[in-house]
Amino acid sequence: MSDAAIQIPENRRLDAIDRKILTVLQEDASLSVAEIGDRVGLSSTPCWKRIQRLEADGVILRRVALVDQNKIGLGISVFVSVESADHSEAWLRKFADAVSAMPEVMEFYRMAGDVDYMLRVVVADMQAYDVFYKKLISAVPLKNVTSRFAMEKIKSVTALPVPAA
Amino acid sequence: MSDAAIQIPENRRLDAIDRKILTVLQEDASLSVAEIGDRVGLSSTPCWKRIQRLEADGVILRRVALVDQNKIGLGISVFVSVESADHSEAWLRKFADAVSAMPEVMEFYRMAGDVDYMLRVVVADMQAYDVFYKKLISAVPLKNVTSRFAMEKIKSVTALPVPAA
DNA sequence: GGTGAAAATTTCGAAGG
DNA sequence: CCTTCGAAATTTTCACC
Repeated sequence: MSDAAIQIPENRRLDAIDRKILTVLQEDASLSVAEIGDRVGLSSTPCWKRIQRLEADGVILRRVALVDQNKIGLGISVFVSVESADHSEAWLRKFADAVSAMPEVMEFYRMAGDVDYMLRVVVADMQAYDVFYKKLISAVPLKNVTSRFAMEKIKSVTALPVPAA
Repeated sequence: MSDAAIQIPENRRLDAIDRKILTVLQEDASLSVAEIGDRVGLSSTPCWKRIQRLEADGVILRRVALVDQNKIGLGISVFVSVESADHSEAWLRKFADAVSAMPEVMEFYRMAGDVDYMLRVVVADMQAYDVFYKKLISAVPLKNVTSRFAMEKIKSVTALPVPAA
């Protein structure tokens, strides 16, 4: 069992080609391996192997389709700031589980500073937001909840800026 | 030229199968068309045609790979609230262009209420955040900028909850 | 709209430098 | 770690219901 302790390093060193592959795939994951290879200066087999490795190592988490929010009737984005009344471990777990299970919640972070949690929520309309809000405040006791509504989405990307080194 | 005015409706009506396809593809876009067809109760040709149509209509915007932020050394997420000093059209355009061009900015919304803009920013470390912050405040005049730092990412998804109808 | 099968591409892996 | 080559799988098109 001693070998079980040997772990893949949390941050595998990525070379310049891996970083290029990540940049390309974050923009367009529908390209063929050969096409990606061309763009990063590799033939298809080594390019394919690198992609497999990036997936196996969890650098690439998944491949997904991005959908236009407005075209499916989800017109409202809301940033919600939450201050908690209770800072116990049990409270946090209950809150985290309840909020994570809500499909309207796209992002959910525990914060430093004056605000304890930040959420980005997407809903169809104000009525749907009201339903969400009531669900949120009835899940666990909260001290303060502030909802800020987006008027215009100016930029929204999923592609992280891959650092040069 | 009269036909040029005929437009595809902004919100094409999506039936239950289209919605299922979107739900599946938002979770895993690496599935084969045949596999997606199985899950939504279609053989591969009609399933393929529907996917093509959803792409042509812009319901599906693109297919991308999602990358683990921490595995590429981007450890810090920051929510930035901005109040503007100037509400002219020219100021807005300059601000929108400058901020949109910054690769650290993942999301950027114009808001209703006390905060004028909300940004979600991703950087490697505090030094990188400082670089970003200076870039931001030097781009255009701002009245107030508040940075809130995330301690823990509890949930982050790209899959929108496709409404039942 | 849907079916089923053929044609065109792409993925994946073996053999080797 | 890369290259070439080929089998297997998948995507895409086509004729027909």
